[in-house]
Amino acid sequence: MAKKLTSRAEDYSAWYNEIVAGADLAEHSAVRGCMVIKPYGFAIWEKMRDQLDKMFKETGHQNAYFPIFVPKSLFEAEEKNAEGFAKECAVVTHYRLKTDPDDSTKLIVDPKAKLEEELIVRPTSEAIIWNTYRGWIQSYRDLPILINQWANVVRWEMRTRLFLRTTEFLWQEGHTAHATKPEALEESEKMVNVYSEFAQNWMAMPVIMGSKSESERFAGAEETYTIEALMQDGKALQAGTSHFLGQNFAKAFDVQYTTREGKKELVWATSWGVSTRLMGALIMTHSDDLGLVLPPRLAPIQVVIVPIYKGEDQLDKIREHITPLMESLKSKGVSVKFDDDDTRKPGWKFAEHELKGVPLRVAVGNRDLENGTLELARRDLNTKESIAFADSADIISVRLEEIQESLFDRAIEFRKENVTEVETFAEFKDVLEKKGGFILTHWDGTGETERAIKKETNATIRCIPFAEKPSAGKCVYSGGESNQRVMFAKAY
RNA sequence: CGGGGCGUAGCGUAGCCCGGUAUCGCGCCUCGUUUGGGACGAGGAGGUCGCAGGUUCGAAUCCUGCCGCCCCGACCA
Repeated sequence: MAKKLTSRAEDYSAWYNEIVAGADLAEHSAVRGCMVIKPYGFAIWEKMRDQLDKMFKETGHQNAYFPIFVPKSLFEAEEKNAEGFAKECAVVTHYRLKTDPDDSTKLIVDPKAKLEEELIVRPTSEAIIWNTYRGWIQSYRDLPILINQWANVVRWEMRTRLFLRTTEFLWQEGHTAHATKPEALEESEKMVNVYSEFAQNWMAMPVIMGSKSESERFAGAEETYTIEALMQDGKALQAGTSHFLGQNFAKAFDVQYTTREGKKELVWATSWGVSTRLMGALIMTHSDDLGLVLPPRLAPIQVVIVPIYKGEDQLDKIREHITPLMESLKSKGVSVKFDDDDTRKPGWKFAEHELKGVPLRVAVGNRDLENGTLELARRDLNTKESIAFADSADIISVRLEEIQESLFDRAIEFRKENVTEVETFAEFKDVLEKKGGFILTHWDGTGETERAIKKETNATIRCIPFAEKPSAGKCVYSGGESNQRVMFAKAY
């Protein structure tokens, strides 16, 4: 029988780690807090990246690339942003090593090679980008600037977890410059909608869109929009953010443009990003105790065909038999793998592809050749059916669509069950402790209340949901006036 | 940075208290039999016991120092 993963109920974080390792997504590296993303994990990230990239281009953005290093003087220019990230910055102070005079097998930092100005390894790129934009923008004719970059960033975290929080991670960061405030606001709203659409349609992951409270806002932003997802253990995961930066960076970097009327105005900015953290979100949204479960739209392999045979002759016969099916699937855009590895047995392959989350598995053996059938197994439901070979290409593409939808439906059903409205703080604590999930409740809008609740319960305001209708009520903690419910949860 | 734990073959481990040159499982290699849910048998390879000192005839084991990793907390996407 299959080697068992630790179950989610038994130890959720052990389960998560075992999936990441078992499905061959990533592993720890020799560098503390930094991971190696393995080919299968990277293939999933590439699928996400390609789709997001397409969506960014469709909304008018272009890719560019800015340096990984930010001179300290630039970094500190926008004060709030600098302060917000200061505690987690890696800093380059020297540019040369030399042989250790006391031990010729060792290298030491050459004290003569001290940089006059330290370089910050970017935790985010606003500073270097806005310093560059100053040179690009003179006139209203130069606006808007709609740029995205795919890059790595470094945030020196105290504790790390594969994909969810690593010292170095991959992401995209959009940085746009606009002539007017409404235009910049519209951009930041547009991009959080792009994220939401991507999460729901591609990752099959329901998200709640909303604004961040002041304390949870991006350092240097006037407004932060977020998509928040609910993981199977009842914790929230911030999956993407889009910031309206006002004129803060334009002020800090003196980026002005001349209007049609010949007046000088400061430029309005946005930035927005999603990271390899989405991999963690994907894992924790759909996977089960047998392993990874992938939505077909992001699965590197959508269908795996496992031949069951004795001897080369039978394998050849099966290969010949399924070739037209493979071709037909490929022509429909389905990615299919014929797993003819002779060094593994079918049972081993079944378990392996389950662990790796391949959405559909076809098994084909002598029996099927005789009967004109195939065995089709669905990873999301862990069910098997026997289908007619003649219809198999059509059935397979239908099943892939069904899986994509049913994963989303299942996730949204789970979320529905785990959003609770509460009126009192006793209830708040009770739900948080016994049930978890998202809690919708009234809040007086003050940072003090927010901090007090966090201190007592560990829960934070994940967002003020866009979809939440205004409603008069009393703050769950202070009893103060509130005109809208906000969403609390314990978060990753 | 506080509090706890751990470093022994690619991975997971036993041995450590009570010193005598390292156990078991998985994986790997070869051959054969197998192949519809992680096959079986036989044979085989693989180890500076985290690093550096010390004690001792002799150290994975005892002592000292150092390094690294994991877990729990504070920080965070």
